[in-house]
Amino acid sequence: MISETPQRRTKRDVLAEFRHAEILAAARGVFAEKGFAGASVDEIAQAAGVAKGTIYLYYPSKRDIYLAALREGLSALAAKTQEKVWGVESLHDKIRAYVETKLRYCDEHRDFFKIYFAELGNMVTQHATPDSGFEKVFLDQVALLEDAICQGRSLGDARDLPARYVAFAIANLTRGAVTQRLVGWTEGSIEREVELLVDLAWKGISSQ
Amino acid sequence: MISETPQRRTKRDVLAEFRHAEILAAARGVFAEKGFAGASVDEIAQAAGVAKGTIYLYYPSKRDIYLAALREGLSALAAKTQEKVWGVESLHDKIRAYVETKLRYCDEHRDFFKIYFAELGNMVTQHATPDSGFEKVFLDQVALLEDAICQGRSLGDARDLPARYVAFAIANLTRGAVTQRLVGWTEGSIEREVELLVDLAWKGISSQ
DNA sequence: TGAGTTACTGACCGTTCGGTCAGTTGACTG
DNA sequence: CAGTCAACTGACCGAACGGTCAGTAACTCA
Repeated sequence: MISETPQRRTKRDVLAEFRHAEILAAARGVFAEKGFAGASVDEIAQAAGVAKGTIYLYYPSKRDIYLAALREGLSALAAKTQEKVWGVESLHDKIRAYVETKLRYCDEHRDFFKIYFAELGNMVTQHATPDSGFEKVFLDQVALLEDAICQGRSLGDARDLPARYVAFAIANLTRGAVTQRLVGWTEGSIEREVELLVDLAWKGISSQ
Repeated sequence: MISETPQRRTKRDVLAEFRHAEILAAARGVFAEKGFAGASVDEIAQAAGVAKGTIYLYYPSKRDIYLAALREGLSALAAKTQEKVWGVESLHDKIRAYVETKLRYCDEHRDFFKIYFAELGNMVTQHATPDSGFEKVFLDQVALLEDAICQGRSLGDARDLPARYVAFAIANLTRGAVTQRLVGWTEGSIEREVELLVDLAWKGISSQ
């Protein structure tokens, strides 16, 4: 503890940050294409334009790269979703905001979503990469909807169904739609898809 | 072609069939717990109570065991679903049959479903175990619903939404519900869950 | 009983791959 | 220009694992 902690980021910090981002971007691409098991660190290094050793200067293990990629995208998505959902008033708009945010984000971050959904699928077998706080983020998203529904119900917008259950239903509907897009089973515009999904969900839950 | 082909199964056939089944059952358990990549052939052999070499007397590769387990469960599930859906008349009943069959089957064949859903998730990254005919089976299930909806619509039961799209929605709703059960996020009875799901879907699509 | 046959075994092989570290590069300093 | 040091490299290591096959056990039948 000799000198003051520097206020400005040093050149070193900038470089480190750059490398972290660079490696993460490369990793996302490789993981999205081959899955966690199928991807090799050599491949990621090559994609990032560095030697394998360099990778390990910035991340302690392959798994950590994976988790970092997952977490980064996940928190961005969660933040954006929350912002959009909280930014509107009615339950109907909140549901639309939820669905639309996911679908748009999926279009812009296909690689991340591929990793995300593959991991969601594997949660069933290996009990979700332990400790990643992964399930929590997912459940938080559902809770977001759940709150909106409770609120909407108290205003007489929604009929009396278990809120958590309905929230899951909407989340599942959305997840399915996004998956279909990733696999290429959907071709229509996002706008139309949002319209259809929200309409369906709304008919299902509104108090007529 | 000297002798007549024997009508009765030889002792040998019985043994082979027994071993196949035994290995497949063991493999299902291991794959369900660890996923394809995480499972080792040694482990499967141990679970089946045979040596590793024996495994290769009955299946040519690890991947083939996996596919066999997948296919077996898949065709049984598809057959059962079709039977139930075709066994009732109205669209409402057909939807209930679809949902109920999946949920019940999931309860009775958890290991299979874990593999199945993990694979569904990985379809997004590795383009579905090539050639497994995997996507086809899934899409056939959706087509089952699609047909029912078209039919129901012509009878005035359902409002005018793209049938394929609605079919996907119901499939997604169901898949989500099953996943939740597998992960342990649902505790209610199957009956109640079927009720809720069908009700929701029905409200969403019926022509009031 | 023993010769022949079939089912099974598990040590072994080759490869892949995550992770390491001794060595190289090149920027900066005095 | 010599010396220092942090960033980077890639050959290397060891473990894990899919798959093989020479050898053994067990069963059949004369």
